[in-house]
Amino acid sequence: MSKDTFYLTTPIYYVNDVPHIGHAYTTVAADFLARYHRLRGERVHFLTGTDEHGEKVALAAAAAGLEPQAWADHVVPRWKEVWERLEISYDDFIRTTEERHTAPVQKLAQQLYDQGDVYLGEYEGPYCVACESFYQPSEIVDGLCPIHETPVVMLKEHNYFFRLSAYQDRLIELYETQPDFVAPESRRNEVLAFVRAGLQDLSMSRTSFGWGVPIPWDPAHVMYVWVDALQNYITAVGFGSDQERFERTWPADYHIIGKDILRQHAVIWPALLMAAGLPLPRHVFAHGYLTVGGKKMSKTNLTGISPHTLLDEFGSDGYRYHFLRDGTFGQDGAFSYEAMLARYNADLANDLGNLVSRTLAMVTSYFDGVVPVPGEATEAEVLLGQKAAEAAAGLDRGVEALDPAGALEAVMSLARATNLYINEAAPWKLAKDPSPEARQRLATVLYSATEAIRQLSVLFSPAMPAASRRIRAQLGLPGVETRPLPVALAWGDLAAGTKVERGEAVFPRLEAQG
RNA sequence: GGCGGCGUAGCUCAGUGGUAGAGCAAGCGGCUCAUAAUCGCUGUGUCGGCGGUUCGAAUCCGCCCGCCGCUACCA
Repeated sequence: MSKDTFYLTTPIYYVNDVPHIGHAYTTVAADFLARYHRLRGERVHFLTGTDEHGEKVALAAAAAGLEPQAWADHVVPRWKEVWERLEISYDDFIRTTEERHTAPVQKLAQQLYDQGDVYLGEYEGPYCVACESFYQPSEIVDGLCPIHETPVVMLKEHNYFFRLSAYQDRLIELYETQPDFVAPESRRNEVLAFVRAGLQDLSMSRTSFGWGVPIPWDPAHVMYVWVDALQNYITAVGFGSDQERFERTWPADYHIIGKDILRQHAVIWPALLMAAGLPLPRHVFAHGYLTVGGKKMSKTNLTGISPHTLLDEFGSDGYRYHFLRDGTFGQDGAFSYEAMLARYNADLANDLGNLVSRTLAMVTSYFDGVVPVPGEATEAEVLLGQKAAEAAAGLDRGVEALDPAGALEAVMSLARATNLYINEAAPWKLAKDPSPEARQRLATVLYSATEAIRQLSVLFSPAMPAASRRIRAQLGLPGVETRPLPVALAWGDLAAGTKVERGEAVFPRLEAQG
């Protein structure tokens, strides 16, 4: 069996925290890509999940008076709940405490140990007793812990090390021969500079706490959480358990990540795979941070905004549209409520929602709610059809370039073109003209406008699945287009005689709530 | 300190050698089917500063100013 599946992943999220809009940003973007590829008729596997090992989870659990596993069980539903509200269409949700993950992880570790890629070494560094953790020498200020401002001690710990340094040349070769392995380009440059500066071996086990995957040949050690976590991308698709499934899915086409975890994905992960003798992912794409007031969003800055708050006001579509449409995916982008509200009203309520509303109002009052049989197309209809084709091409290009904003701008331009088409054809004037010619023309205009809306419902379905369903319901169409993209967009596919049902506004205008 | 990036209309940004662009916001006009909506028109910019290369630079080079990222295990 060879690879036949488009496979993309989000990071697995660390369960010491509940989701904020930064996590949701990554996940929404990945979902947009997954839905687009499904719409193209591709077999898609979209993976997300949770990372549940490590010291911080143990600490968070202890603070809550729970065992780590119980804590994780308690937090995971908080994540799934947000993904459900956001219409995240993941095909699988992996938790790193699952047997299907830990068993293959141990097996691979044993393989690396047996073949000499792992050795027992000694780690020495500044250690804060109060924190119970090691620091980097650069983090220590005047010999004091940066958090407790108390003296640190030099402590030694025996750890197992992964021979990361041995893969330095092969990693550099990877970045050079496959320039888009890491994207955007600025991130690739960072990674390349980092690796060229020289790699140290990676300490991959801990003995100071016990919440992790045990090292199989020395159970006093647990695995460093990143070495465990990264492997979710292969264990979730059958590595070590279902070889046929693994081969048809792996390697991943895209790992979508935030820029904070670039090194793990662009350096450690490919090195581990090289050691394991497995194929490498095709692309690692690191997007930027959302910033609030010019600062990285975080709980400590009190800038961590709950997705629920925004979902209550904007719904899944308003939420998804804003984060996909505003900003450049690879760069940091400023989040602001005002910008989100402005975008919602300008694009979704005014341009798109009102287009549906005005068109169906006319079909309802002029043709009793039945899509009329169109007459001969004029130049205006030909032009509108061209605009639809351009929107589809723009969507393709935007996805290909990992530029959701460009993709959605292209699609929205069809809504604007349709509004313009209606204004120029002025069906409300035609309706007042009793001649058969005018009636025929009116039918053509309203058919064409309705067909354009049908196309918009398809083109917007990856970004705004719920809105797409609402629009299609009003058009009297099935909620989901099941035919693949080129076919579904044949101009004139909408059947005359279809009964439309003008309903509630698809996107009601919103007033600022502060 | 080293390496890298950014600084373009009020706002968010696109634009890598050839007369400065989009969307939003603002002003004016049209239309009335529609969610005070839609459509058209309008302006605006020393393209961070200084110097250089070039017939010609926002776009290439140098210096300066400002902001940011990376400089290893913090999942």
